[in-house]
Amino acid sequence: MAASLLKHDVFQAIADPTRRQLLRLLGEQEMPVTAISGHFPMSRTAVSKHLRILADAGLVKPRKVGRETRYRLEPEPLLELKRWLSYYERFWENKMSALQRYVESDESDGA
Amino acid sequence: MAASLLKHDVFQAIADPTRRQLLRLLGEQEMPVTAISGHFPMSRTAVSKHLRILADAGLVKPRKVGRETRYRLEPEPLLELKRWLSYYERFWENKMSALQRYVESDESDGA
DNA sequence: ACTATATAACACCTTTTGGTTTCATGTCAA
DNA sequence: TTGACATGAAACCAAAAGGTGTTATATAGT
Repeated sequence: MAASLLKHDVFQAIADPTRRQLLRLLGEQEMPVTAISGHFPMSRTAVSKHLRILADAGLVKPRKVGRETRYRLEPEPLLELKRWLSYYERFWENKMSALQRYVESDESDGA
Repeated sequence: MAASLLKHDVFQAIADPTRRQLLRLLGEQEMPVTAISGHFPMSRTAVSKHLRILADAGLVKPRKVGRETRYRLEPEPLLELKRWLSYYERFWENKMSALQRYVESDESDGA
């Protein structure tokens, strides 16, 4: 189902603060472009282009309702980000365990 | 890229695939620039500029050892990414939310 | 059918990004 | 000191990103 022919990947899509705000907004509620652009200090066309990039990354999905096109959040691509991030969990887990080992060895040394 | 007065944030830093590879590499092992650039199909200077961006975001840290500058991964800033991502956990944890949004928007249609 | 609205598509401009080559500086080793 | 090596800095360039306004098209309401 998930097409891998995406022009923009999720990493690049969320790099822009405006697009992160868009995701936050569309997570709250499905909205058409005109209503969305009311929340941003830029033209509707600019917002539309950001939406296009998010759509290319699979992060939002349009739905036509009459003459409107409502956009909604599609959170699934964020799982790729989550998976990427999970690789680095061990680094701050290791730091934690290193501190724990230090404290524990200090205690066991005294004994 | 010439003048980067603003510090790069972690979102922008990880947007580039080369920089993600750099993080992966430096997670394995602390390395100097010349050794790093052997892993990439670009000039040493280009790698150095990517390292600069990662350093601005706090994701890598240089350590001078003689005439070398060894870079190592600094995973802490990734916690900001993890925190940002955690907001969206509810969307894939609560699969009903998509249906709820659909029903709510359908009602506002007056259909 | 006509008019107003929503939005996509197009053309264009400016800034940023990712890359290059060249040069300067600093460090190790004869 | 001389020379080789490691790195950063500067100048430059092509391409992409981010913005603008202006159409074009389809739909809603009258």
